Amino acid sequence: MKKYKRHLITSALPYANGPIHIGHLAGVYVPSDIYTRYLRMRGEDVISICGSDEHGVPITLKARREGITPQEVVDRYHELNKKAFSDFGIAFDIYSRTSNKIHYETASGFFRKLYDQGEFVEKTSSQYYDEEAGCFLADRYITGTCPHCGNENAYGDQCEKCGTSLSPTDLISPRSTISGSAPVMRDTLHWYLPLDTYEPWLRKWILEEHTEWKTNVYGQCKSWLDQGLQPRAVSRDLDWGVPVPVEGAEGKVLYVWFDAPIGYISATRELTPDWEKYWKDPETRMIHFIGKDNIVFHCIIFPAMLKAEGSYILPDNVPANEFLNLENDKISTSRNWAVWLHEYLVDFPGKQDSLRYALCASAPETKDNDFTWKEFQARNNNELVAILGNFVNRTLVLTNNYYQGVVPAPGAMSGPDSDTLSAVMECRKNVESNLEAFRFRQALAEAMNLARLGNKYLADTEPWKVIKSDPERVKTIIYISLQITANLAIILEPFLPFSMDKLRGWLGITGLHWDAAGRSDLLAPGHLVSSGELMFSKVEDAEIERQISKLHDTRKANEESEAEATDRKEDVTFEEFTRMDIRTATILEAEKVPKTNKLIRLKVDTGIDVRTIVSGIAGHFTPEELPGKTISVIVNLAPRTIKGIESKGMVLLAEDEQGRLVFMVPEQKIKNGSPVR
RNA sequence: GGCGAGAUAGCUCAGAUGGUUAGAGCGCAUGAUUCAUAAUCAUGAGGUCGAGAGUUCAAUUCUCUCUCUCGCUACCA
Repeated sequence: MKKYKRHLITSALPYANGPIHIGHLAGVYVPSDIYTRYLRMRGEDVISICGSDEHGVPITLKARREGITPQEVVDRYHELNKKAFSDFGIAFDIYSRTSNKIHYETASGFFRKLYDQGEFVEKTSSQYYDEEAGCFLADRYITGTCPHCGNENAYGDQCEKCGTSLSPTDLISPRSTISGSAPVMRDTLHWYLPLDTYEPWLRKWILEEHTEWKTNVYGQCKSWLDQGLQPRAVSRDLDWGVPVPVEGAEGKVLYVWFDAPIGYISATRELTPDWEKYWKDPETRMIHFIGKDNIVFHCIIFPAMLKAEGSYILPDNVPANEFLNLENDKISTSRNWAVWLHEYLVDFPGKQDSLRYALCASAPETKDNDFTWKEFQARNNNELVAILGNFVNRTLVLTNNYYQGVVPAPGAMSGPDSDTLSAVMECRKNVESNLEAFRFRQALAEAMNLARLGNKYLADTEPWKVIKSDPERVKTIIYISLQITANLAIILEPFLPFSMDKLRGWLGITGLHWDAAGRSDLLAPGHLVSSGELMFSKVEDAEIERQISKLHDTRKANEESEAEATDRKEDVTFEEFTRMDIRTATILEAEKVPKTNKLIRLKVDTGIDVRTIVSGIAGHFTPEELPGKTISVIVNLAPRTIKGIESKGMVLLAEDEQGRLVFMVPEQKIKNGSPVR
């Protein structure tokens, strides 16, 4: 691997419309923090950059909903998230924000440079405008039919079905998701980054020069490149964001995905006047830590922007993680299905490392992973408490009991002694190689093996027995155990900074260089160590049950709020109501519509006639149980062809918040065709 | 139905350019041990690597089909 002079670590800028949860931590910030701490311990020149991403349409919508300004929204979450990171010891050198003045300068300067170099394609286009909401529609607030695969619910920026990135105008029969209305076209001028012209270069850069990237990242990039890139608009019609620094561009701002990654640059400028050293010197190694949703922006778009600008370096690696689930369900900010960092610390004060450990140990490195409270408890109690905390404790207690806390001078080393010491060095090497390959789970497991090694050493040498027969020998045993403990303080520091800080306090040592790991003379004979308190405490069943029931409550609240959320529809007049012709009827036949999941074709006697109705009820009823049922039917609903079958009318069913369906049946037997009023 | 991911020990997962006895942690059983937050250490049990077919001297690993699971998505008038 090429040797670099310094490192620039970036971590995805969290979007400032919600708090940080364990998914963010496991996927991005814990790995980035571990990596950063490791590099620092190696004495590398490294800075770690992060901040709030504060622009974009969702924030304006949230502000509108709550009747406050976008700035008030982002202020709230910026402070909350900044504190959460610092409480968890995430070692950013700066946590900045994109509503800062320096970011406005940086982003508009960046844009202006590309503009002056003629890198953009300027295009007046008709864009979708929602007349009801009175605004141009951002890409993701338009849905429509994908031109590539025919998916009818493609978003304006991307079709989730075939993965193609799109422009809103590509969509067939678009709809506004804000008002539900069909948007109208209005002319508007925008600037486009012609990604297509960078395609050959990107192809070479990623597919040929970065085959070492994680397979999920590499594969994702390959599939985008294979589908062909399209020019991408870098501006938007919106009043919240960095104004486009071009004359006559009033009411236009930089697209949030153009301005957000520039936030990394702004934050660096804010941090140090030497910022250019980190961004423009080819001897700097830049690493982006992100989640899988961000791959296209960090591997394709941002690099294209940097390349277009011309003076910047490109990322050397983008170790993107997959997603973390919570108790078998997707984490969701809007559904409150998450463990929020600020709430965790209230419930588990001082247990930052327990969460960091559990999240790293089951980080979604290669595929989505599930976080459960039971597993969290097991990791804490069986691994941190029982293996690591226990080894440290027994070593310190033994030292205290036999030598009043003074490190004894070792005698001659026996075979098991030197075997153990060389295993320490082996362990360090394993941790290193895994960290450098961004395999944090494995790195942590290897690091924990050092504590296991210590436990085994004590069990094998049995100093509590030997002390009676050969007290001299015990000095060596305790000496070695103490050296292992000191090594733990180094090797586990990137993973468990709070606990290792405690440990260093007990051992009376200050921060050690990574290269000291593996040595067997970290604590000199005569040095005083304190017996220490316990490094970790158990998580009791009751605490776990409380968390689980908290989630249960959330789930229940979600269901209830969903039930309440259905607002009453607008008033209709009696005349309008009487236009609907609802009749009692009987199902004669029922069969599943082939090649569908939900549809059943019904033959129904309405008293007026016998007709065919297609109904989406196959998830709740089998065709066998339907014939003979008395039901209610709207008989004058305009016919509609569904899957090639003409459906005349609609069967009335009630649906509860879980989506359960119940037929509306007459209370007593009544003639088919009786009108319902 | 479409797209994507997956199916390996009781649980959570690793892994193999196809080749002798398929791994880890947890859990379980047995034994050892008491310095330690009933923690630790050793040993062991437990898997026809989702089903079927194909390629091959050889497949759990490659190909195809199927089944099931998860996510997204479609049909609901």
